[in-house]
Amino acid sequence: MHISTKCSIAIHCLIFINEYGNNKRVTSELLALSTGCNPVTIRNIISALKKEGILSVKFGTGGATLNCALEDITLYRIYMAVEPDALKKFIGVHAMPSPLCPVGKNIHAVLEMPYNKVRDSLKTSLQSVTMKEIINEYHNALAK
Amino acid sequence: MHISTKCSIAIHCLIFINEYGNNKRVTSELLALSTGCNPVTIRNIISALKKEGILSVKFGTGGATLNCALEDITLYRIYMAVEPDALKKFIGVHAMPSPLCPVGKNIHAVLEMPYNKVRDSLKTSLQSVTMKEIINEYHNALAK
DNA sequence: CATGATATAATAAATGTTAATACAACCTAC
DNA sequence: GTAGGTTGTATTAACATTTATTATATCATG
Repeated sequence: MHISTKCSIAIHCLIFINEYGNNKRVTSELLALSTGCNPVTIRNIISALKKEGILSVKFGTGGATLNCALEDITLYRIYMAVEPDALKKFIGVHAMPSPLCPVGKNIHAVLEMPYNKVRDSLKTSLQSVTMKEIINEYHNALAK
Repeated sequence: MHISTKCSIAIHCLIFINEYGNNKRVTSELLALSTGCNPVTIRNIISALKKEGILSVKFGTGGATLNCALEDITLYRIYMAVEPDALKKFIGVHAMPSPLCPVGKNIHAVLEMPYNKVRDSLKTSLQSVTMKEIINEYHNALAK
């Protein structure tokens, strides 16, 4: 896996839990099979979602259940839970510009406004997508 | 450098060329000193900006000059020139979900709509920031 | 034609990410 | 209360990505 796919794996897990969590006991093993990645990776992602309050996990026996209404689970919450510094990484600043150069001395201050603008807009857009829509999309896909 | 900083290095170079390109011959060596990274890295970034039509470079003698009005150079153009698949990488999809699982079979189709929404919004926001604003910020920073 | 610059390729070094393995802590059912 | 299955982590290895380094060919100018 060469690109960061934690977010889509998290969504995959959330769909699975929401749709089949009542009948089946959804374990990390099962999710690993379904997503095609390692059980430990799954457990790390699920653990991050748990810390965010999105779901609960039964310790010994296994199985996860959602903790929120679907419309309260936004892409932003999922993303931040799973990759906390993705926004910084997305549009980062070079660390070592020369302090002797007028551009190098000021580049950090200069980039702050435009970069914050981009980050805020991205945040708003991630907040506008909820698991409710995604579950709807899933039902549409199943109906085809 | 542990995070992707090509975009801010590119902006650094563009500011430098715009402000001091008339007096000095801006070479990759000079930009390497100012940004604090390797001349070859600079040349790769400058080369990408050139392909996008943002600037021109004199081959033998060296020195770069802008090719566009400042308001026509958007963050989006810079970003796409320098990291063409950043949008895909930003919010990627896991490659190997199980085709035997109803979620795994449909996850790609399900994520298409919400992910496109996020990418489109990001694109719009990157397009709304131009080098003109950034140069203004730079002048403000100098005046302080 | 000598100098200094770009353009580009190839390799090496550093960094980050995922997988694999192992093990302790824990719950439930028998 | 014990066995079986699961979570929560830590650690190590495998792999991919990014940046730096080195080298070479090409070009413009004095």
